[in-house]
Parts: sequence; C-alpha cells; structure tokens
Amino acid sequence: MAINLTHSEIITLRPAQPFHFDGTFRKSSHFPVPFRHHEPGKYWQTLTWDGEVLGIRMTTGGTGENPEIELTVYSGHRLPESVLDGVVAELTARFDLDADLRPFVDGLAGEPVLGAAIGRWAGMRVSSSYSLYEFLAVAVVLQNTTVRRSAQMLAALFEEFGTRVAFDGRELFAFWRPGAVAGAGEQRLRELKLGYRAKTLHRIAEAFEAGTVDETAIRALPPSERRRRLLQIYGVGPASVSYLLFEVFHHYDAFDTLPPWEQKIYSRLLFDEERVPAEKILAEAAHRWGEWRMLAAHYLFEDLFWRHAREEIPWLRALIRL
DNA sequence: CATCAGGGCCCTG
DNA sequence: CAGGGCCCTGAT
Repeated sequence: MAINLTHSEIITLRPAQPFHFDGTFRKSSHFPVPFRHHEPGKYWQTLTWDGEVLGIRMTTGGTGENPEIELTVYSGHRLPESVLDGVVAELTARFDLDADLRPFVDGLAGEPVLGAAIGRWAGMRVSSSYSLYEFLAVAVVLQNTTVRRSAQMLAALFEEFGTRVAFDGRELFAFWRPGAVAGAGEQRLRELKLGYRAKTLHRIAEAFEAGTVDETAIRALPPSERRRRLLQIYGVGPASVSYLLFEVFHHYDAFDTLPPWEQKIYSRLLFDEERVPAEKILAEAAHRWGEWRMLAAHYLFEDLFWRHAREEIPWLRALIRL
C-alpha cells in the first residue's frame, strides 16, 4: 500500500552554468537506495519536507548556455507557495545548483588525468539527495561491512519505518522521521538485524529528535567549525565526517582521510599501482588540485564508475565487493 | 566446521 | 595512541 501523490506543481530551476544534469543526479559509485531513481535526463526521489512526504521529479531542459531543470513537486494535497519556495531552496542547496564551477573547470581542464574527466563531466555537482539525518543513517549502515549487507540493513529500515509513495507512475520509499526510530527503541533495531549499529542509529535518531543535532544550525556554522561539530555526533568518525563535509556541506577540499577501499582505487587512478600509501595520495591531490582536491577526486571517481558501467574494468570489478 | 574481513567507530589501557 | 570488540554474512 502506497501513498498516492496526485497533486503536482511545475517550477523551472536555473542552475549556474556549466551544469551537468546526469552527473549531478546519478552518482555511479554510490550504492542504490530505493528512495530515488535516475534515467538519462530524468530523476525522481521522495522528499520528506516540512512534515510532509513529497515526490520530486526533475528533468533536463534549457540549453548548454542557459541550463534549466524542470522540477515537478508531487504532493497529497495542494501546497502553499511558501512550502514550494522552501522545497526549491532545499533542492538548490542539496544539489549545489548555485555553485559556480567555472574556476574549477577552466583552471584544471589541462590536468593530465583529471582533464579527461572534466571534459566528460564539466558542471557535475557534488550533491546529496539526503538530509543530514538521512545521510547519517545511510553512513552508519555502510560502516565496516559489505555493500550487500548494507543494502539488507537499509531495506529492513525502510520496510519497518519508511513509507511507500507513488507518484508519476513510480513507487519509491520515503525516509522515516528520526522520531520513528527513536521511539522504536534499540532492541527493535536489533531484531531487524542491525547488530551493534542499532545503538548508533538509535542514539543519532534521539539526537535529532531532541534537537541537539540540527542541520540548519550546522549549515550556518563557519566551515572550519563544522568538522568538529559533526565529529561530536555518536557514530561519526574520520571516514564518515569526510563524506559528510563533502557531500552534504560541499567542502570541495575535504580530502584529508582515505579509507582503505578508496585508497586502492586512487592508487590505480593516480599512480597506476595497486597500493600507494594514503598520505602520498592525499599529498599528491593537494599538490595538484589545491582547494578543489575533493571535487577533483570526485570527478575522477564518478568518471571511473561510469566507464566501468559501460565496459567492465577488471581491477575495479575485483574491488567492488557485493 | 572454524575463522576472518568487510567502504569504522567507540572505548579502554 | 594502539588495539580489542562489535552484529551479521559470505568467502575461504
């Protein structure tokens, strides 16, 4: 049984040029989450916003010089203008639509390895389709396990706490509110086979429910203080904080720790070797790409997975554990 | 059958 | 600051 969203409003968004629709709305390296769906030139996701479950569809439009996104907001009832304005602002923030990437694209187009990726993906944003809370929930199920099991745990959470939503002929899950997990209790989470992550997920949900972690407040912090604040969240360590700073808060330079899995991949990409020390990779990235180093790495990473999807890259296949 | 590592993090000594 | 332990699952 799904909630049917029958009302819709169409709004035109104008992202800063250059803009790359598919690079922004599909991240080939990310693991699949059943609350969003991408096809070339089209993207759908659910959005839990202002207490309501909404459906979002975005399609590509405009021209290269004047890129546009046609946004359709689906809802269970007619939405006030103010809510729609809020949705537009939120999507603009999450997908970094106002970002001016010209200095990055123009400045680094001549780079040896990076240049080709920029050529293919110029205007791709670093983006998060999640709220901070939702991102944290995903980050926790990704920690210290394989993709297959992460997907199992996330599915269990959606089945238990999520909402099925139908709009535009699709059915997707909507994320639960933190209160649902906080109220269910740690024991219930353990029954869902979330193991020791049950404690972390429960504590994070409680923190959001109580307001001790607040996304708006963290967005307002000076960038230099965000890292410290995020590390105070139970279950967030050096690996997760890097992902958060980059994907949720768009720190283009948040490339200062390298988990083993990515170390292997960047070893190949930058040095064509199996295993180069993490410090060497990070130093090289800082040297080559400066303040853009994480964004540059992201371009390489996404380009790699995109190429892999088109034609299998054997060494990468071996690194992707299912 | 047992052991171990997996896209970490917390906690302890 | 190093290292054990942690829910589960699949690989060996």
